[in-house]
This record gives sequence, structure tokens and C-alpha cells, in this order.
Amino acid sequence: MAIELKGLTKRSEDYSKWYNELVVKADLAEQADVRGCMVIKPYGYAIWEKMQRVLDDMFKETGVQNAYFPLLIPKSFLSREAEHVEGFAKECAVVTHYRLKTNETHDGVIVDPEAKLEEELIVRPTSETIIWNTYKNWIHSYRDLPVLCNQWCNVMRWEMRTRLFLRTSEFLWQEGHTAHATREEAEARAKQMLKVYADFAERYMAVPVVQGVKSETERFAGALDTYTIEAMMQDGKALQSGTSHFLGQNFGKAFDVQFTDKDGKLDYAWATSWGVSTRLMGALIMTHSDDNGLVLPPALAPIQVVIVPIYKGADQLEAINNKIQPLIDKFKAMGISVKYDNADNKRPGFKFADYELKGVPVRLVMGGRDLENNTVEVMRRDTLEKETVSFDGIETYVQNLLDEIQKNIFKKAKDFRDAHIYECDDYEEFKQKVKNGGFFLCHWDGTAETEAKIKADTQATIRCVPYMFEQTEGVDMVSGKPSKCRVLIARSY
RNA sequence: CGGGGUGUAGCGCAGUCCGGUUAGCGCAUCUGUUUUGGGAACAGAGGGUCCCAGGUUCGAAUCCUGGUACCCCGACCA
Repeated sequence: MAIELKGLTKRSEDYSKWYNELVVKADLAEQADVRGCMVIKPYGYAIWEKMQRVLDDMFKETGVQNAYFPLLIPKSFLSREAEHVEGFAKECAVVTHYRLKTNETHDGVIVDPEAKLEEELIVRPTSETIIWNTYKNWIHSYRDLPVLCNQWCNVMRWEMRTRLFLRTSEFLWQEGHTAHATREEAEARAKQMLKVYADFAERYMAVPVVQGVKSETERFAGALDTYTIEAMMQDGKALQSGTSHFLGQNFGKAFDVQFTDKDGKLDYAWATSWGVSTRLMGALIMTHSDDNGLVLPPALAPIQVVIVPIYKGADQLEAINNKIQPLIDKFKAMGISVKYDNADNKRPGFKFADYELKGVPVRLVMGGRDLENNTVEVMRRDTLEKETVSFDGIETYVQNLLDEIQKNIFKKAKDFRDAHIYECDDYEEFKQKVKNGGFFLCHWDGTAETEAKIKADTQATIRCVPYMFEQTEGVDMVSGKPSKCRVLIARSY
């Protein structure tokens, strides 16, 4: 059928299918031929690159420097921290040999059994162990502290079931690892980096997030505290979008990172780690997109403005080209990324649909009518509203419109989220409502048993103890025991 | 690891039950002409180890045996 490449499954019909189609059709990524892995296509990668650039600057403003540590981790490193290995052991890829050889029939290769490694190497699922093994050599005195490193890299977690951007066997991320002389300093750093993530999500991605701290069961393996930002997708499910961990002295002790403090006493270094991944791409897609495709925030869109000419014959095309060229130069001088698509192998209607699918925030159209009237048609992606405006001063108009779109999609996402946050004190009511998505603020007695019961009954989990709401004491809706505060409960990705 | 399903052109599929001309359709691709204010039309062309191995048969995409890969639903997870 000709419909095959047209249109998109409606969001409301099948959210998962819609998401998958969107990722593929908008040219962001596709399933790789390798199990559970993903190919990020140039358009998708351009968005990721822009995210990286902004985040990197934000990190550097807090004193963090980039570094790089090895991909392969000796197996013994992972066993140093008991909780940590328990958390990751089930999903590690293991390197056992270092050589191949041709098989007996000379039509393929086999693993050379002679080339077995004495100690297996683990493809990093996260780098705490190898980094703290290195920090042992870097840190001897309080004068060596703090150490503030970040690395941009790939990691591998052998997940059973994968989804483009949200969960893939290999993913790209940044992981920051800091070492400090005091508990207070490390805790402050963990909170500070969460704040950076929240700022980034809200100001650049236009994704509103709930900041909070994880319950013990949801904590990172080996952490004393895990701070998180949780975003709400359009199906009402939560997406954990970034985490920052206060690791205490667990890794300092496991890797024997000791330093001499001001008083000449030996102490173990205090640690934090924090990361965001290409999962943020999933958050971006699922927060703003609609039935026509992607909606990108202007702050991260690789193409902010697309210009499409409509013409009859070569003469008219040339007239439009001449009219548009100075505008392109103006946009470039203003730092606005613009694409002029005058390719003649696609018709205007196709281009309109295609750039909408790809989420380009603003589209300008110039045709014969506009040439005559000195006007241009402006379409904004977030509302799909069209307007014909004067060509004179269009660059300022567009710049204001980009700002307006950035604000508008954030407001839209925030209004949606706030409309789906419920306070709930009745477990039966909760069980009914939570199926349809949304964030639930409920009293919790603080026990893992209650948490497990909620998960078993509803598949929903405690996302965090949120910071942003005023807290009062109350009664746990499941156990009836006293509760110090409300926690955020939701079904999640 | 438990339950279900699928492997046929770049992609999506029909054909398999009931074996039989040269394996077919849509999309995409290429060529040509006309088109261009919301996903163009017509004409023509190219493209296949029918997942792999073995078996049954005059004859296998189709039946049998074994293998393998991937997808979906659970458990796990950023």
C-alpha cells in the first residue's frame, strides 16, 4: 500500500508502536543487525551532539574536566564492591579470548582455544571500579582532592529486552566520577549535579522533571543515596532521565583510596557518580511529539528553520533563490541554523510532511504569490499554525518565534504533567487509577515490604521522594503505619 | 530462563495447510515525459543461495528431522 511510508500510528492507538515508528521514520535511529544494539543515524546523532555540547559546558562551569578510562575491566575489579557487582553481574558481556583463527574447512573463523585469557575482561557496564582503581594512584593527600572527572563513552548492559534509545545493549552516555575529602562535600556535589541535569532538562529539552531521592530498593548498586530526575511521558509513565549518586566511602574502601587529611590522619575518599545517557533522546521524543511526528525544542534542533520554495519553472525558482539567499546569510549571522531545501526531486507537500516528521520548529514557504506581495508563509511546528507575514524583518520575527516555541512546549509539557499528578490516600483507588498512568503522591511507611507489595499489585514503583512538594506526615495507604512524607509512585519505563 | 510467533528482493508481505509452468504483490530504487501553494501521474527497467544442513520425492519455498536467527509476552533494567 502507498500508505506504508505515510502517516504514523496515532499516539493514542498504540503508544509503543507510535514511538518506534517515529524514531525510525524521523531518521533518528534504527535497530542494528547486532543483538539489542542501535544504529544512531546522522539526524539523531546531531541532536545528541547538541545535547552533549550543552551538558559539557554546564559540567565545566562546575569545575569538572573530561578524561577517558578503559573499556575493559578486569573481572576481579567488579568483585571488590559486593553490592555493586550484585547489581550488574547479570548483565555483563565478558571477553574470554584474544584471538581468532580460520577453521578446518577454511571458510570461516573460530575462537582460538589457545588464546584464552587468564583473567576475563568485562565490557564496562559503568566505570566506578576501573576509575577508582585509577584514583588510588592519584589520591594521597587532601591536597589532591577533589578529583572531578567526567567521561563521554559507551557502556554495555546485556538487557533481555531492548527499545530504541530507552534501553539498548550498548548505549552512549557521560559518567562523572568525583572524589572528595569530606562526606559533606561529596553529598553536595551529588546534589549539585542533579541540579545541573534538572536545569538541562527543563531549559534546553523543555522537559519538566521531578527531582528527588530514590528509595533503598531503587538505589544504584553500591550507593548510599541516589538522586534522580523523573519525567512524565505522554502516556503518563515515568522515565528516569538522569541520576546522581552519593557513594559514601564504599569505593574508597574497596579500592583502598586513602589520603592524609589536614591533621595527618588517614581517611578513605568520599565518592559520587552521575550520568545521563542517550535515553534523554527517548525523553525528548516522548515528551513533545505528536501524531505528525517529532517536535523538537529550538534549543536542541539541528535545523531550527527550514525554507521551502514553491515555483513554476526555472525562472521563478531563480527569483526565489535570489530573494532567499540574503535571508539565509542573516540567519547564519544570528546563529540560527537554517536549511534551504530547493531540491527539485521532491514536491513541496512531501517536504512539508517530512520536516514536520523531523520536528523542525519553524518552516518558511515562499512561492509566486509571496514574491509578488513581498511576504512569506510561516508555520510553527508546535501548534502547526500558519501565518503569512511580511518578508521585511522576517529574521527577527523568526527569532522571537523560536523563543516562543521553546517556552510554549515546556509549558505544554508541564501543564500536562501537573494535570496528571494526584495525591492519593486510598489504596483501592490508587490501584484503579495508576493503571491509566500519572504520578501519584502517596504516604509510605518506608519499608521495602510495602514497596514490593505495590509493585506486585500494580507494576508501579516508588520513583523518588520528591523535593518539590511540601511534605506533611500521614498514614501509609497500604500498611496503615505512620509515614513521614509522600513519595512519588508511577509506572515507569 | 519460561510461554507464543516469524524467517521469501533494500523494506513490508502473499504463496506453505493440499508439493507441479519461468516464485508473486505493494513500497523503495533507476530511466524518460509531464508536474510543483500539503505526502505527484504515466510508461518502462533492474533487483531472489525462498534462514542453514540433511532427508523423502520424477519434482520441495511448500512435507520430515536437526540446527540457527530474530520478534512479541513475562522475570531483569538507565
